[in-house]
Amino acid sequence: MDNEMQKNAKVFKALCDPNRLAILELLRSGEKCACVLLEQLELKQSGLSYHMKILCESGIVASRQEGKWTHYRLSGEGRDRAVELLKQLTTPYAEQEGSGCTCRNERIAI
Amino acid sequence: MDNEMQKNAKVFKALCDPNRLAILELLRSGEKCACVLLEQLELKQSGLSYHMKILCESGIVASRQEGKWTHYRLSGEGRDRAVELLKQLTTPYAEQEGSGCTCRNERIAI
DNA sequence: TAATCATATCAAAAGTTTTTGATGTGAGGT
DNA sequence: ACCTCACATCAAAAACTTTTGATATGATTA
Repeated sequence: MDNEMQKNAKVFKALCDPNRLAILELLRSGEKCACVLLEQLELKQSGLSYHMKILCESGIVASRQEGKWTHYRLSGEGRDRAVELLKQLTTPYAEQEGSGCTCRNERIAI
Repeated sequence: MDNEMQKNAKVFKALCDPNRLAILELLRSGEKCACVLLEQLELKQSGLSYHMKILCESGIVASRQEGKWTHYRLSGEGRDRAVELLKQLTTPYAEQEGSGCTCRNERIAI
């Protein structure tokens, strides 16, 4: 469970650095090659590589090789997982979907 | 805009520490006094205070004084803002709500 | 096959966050 | 008025993350 927290934290860690948010902002307008991102950001090549690894491991960004180049894009799946996780983490048990009051059902049964 | 990134990062910073995720998990079962949280967590009093400040400033947690005690609870508003922000940050421009293809409208006009 | 390019990895330095124990503050009880 | 309790703030230490420049890897071109 502590491990679970650690793993969950990883998804949000991807989102809590200003450079990584700037990278996401650039990717919102479509897939970009690392070299293009490098041009637009105040980062060294090795620094960009470091941040891209974190973003890809979080699942929020996906990558694709094309010869020498690596192209990065936002992952819809990754986003959906992150949104679900965020909701789960911040929604009281009582309010969760499918956990509504069951008293009516209980009365009807038997 | 760089400032905006910094501010956005703050909401997610709240979510990227395992202790803070553990606090949220405890709050999911309802409002809790600081002293109760302290009992359940491996944290010193000053450490808990430090984390609660970060959670409250992110808007995800709300607090309420009752005499000497401070009660903390999840904020539905805070959650909704965080979810919207997360979606915005990770959704390509083309896919955003209200930004669908307008070619039909353009043809109809004039 | 060697030269070059794009990106990844590494290790050390710089920067940031978290933990810790000590001390401050403000409410409530005696 | 004083004491105690709950919590906040502080400053230093410990832990962690990010940046940096150097070097490694693997694909492409000459």
